Amino acid sequence: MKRRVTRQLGAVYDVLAASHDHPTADQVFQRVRRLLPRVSLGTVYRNLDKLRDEGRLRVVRLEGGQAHYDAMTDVHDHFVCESCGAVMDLPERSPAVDVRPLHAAGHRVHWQTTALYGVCNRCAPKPPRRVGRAPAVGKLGD
Amino acid sequence: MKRRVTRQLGAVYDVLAASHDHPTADQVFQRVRRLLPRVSLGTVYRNLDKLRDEGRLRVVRLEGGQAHYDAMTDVHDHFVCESCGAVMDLPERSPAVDVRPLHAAGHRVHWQTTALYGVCNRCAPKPPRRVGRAPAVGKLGD
DNA sequence: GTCTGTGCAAATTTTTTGCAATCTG
DNA sequence: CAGATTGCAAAAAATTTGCACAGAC
Repeated sequence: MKRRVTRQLGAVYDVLAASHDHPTADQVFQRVRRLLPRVSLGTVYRNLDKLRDEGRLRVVRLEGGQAHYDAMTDVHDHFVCESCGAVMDLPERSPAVDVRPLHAAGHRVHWQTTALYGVCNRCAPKPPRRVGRAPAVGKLGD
Repeated sequence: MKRRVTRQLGAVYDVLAASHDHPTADQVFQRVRRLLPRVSLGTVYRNLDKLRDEGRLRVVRLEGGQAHYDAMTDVHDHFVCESCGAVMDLPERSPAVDVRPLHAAGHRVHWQTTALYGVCNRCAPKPPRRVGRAPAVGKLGD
């Protein structure tokens, strides 16, 4: 099972590394398509899986039906708007959990991530409803 | 839009409240079925959505393709095995994040949850691989 | 009665997979 | 060349929805 560096794999990673909005598989597909118009969605999924297995990206599952992918440049935490589904990175890491009891039980902890849920400033006036399909996404500041 | 307390809604909630293993929608469906053999999966989904909108349960999305549901008796954090996909509750809450910067930006934070990722004691000897479909699930101790 | 909620089945959406053809090392 | 990887399309998995009927208030 030797791994080869194909154009498709590189493009998937490049797109992901250049994206700061936690794209879904389909969004990655759309973006990779701009570089390689003939790629298939299946290939994007396969490469996302591969990158995950290699530890080069993280899968973040949030409410709303689809998985979101994060290039693993650094691990960060998220704020998720329960109204529009927007996902924002938190500027600082959440405090580390005490993993000694887990280690004592024989479990190995590799990383941790925290998600805060609430209503973003854009949705604040409106009552929170269900998570939508194509939410606005951006950095914390916006 | 008045809410009615139907047998199905009650059963979905009861099943959830009695489950400590973060069942998927389909698992909830199977269990509700034992009480109400004629319920449909669609109804289970509709009631899960309703309970979520009412804030009576939480949707926890983890790797592996399906959403997991938690009755909202208390919010807790999770340890997820990247090898077998098992999900365990942590006995103690992770430290709270400082939400003041978020509040200052106009966002409202309702709750937070932390997930630790690693390899559980059962999988420890084996090298971590992809998340499976029907993982073992249990309490931290097992 | 009035309407919300249900069952059923079909439709969508999201992810995975088989296979011949293609490209990397 | 060998064989891992791809594109395409079909399959599987997960979730949502339309509609006529049942059941809660």
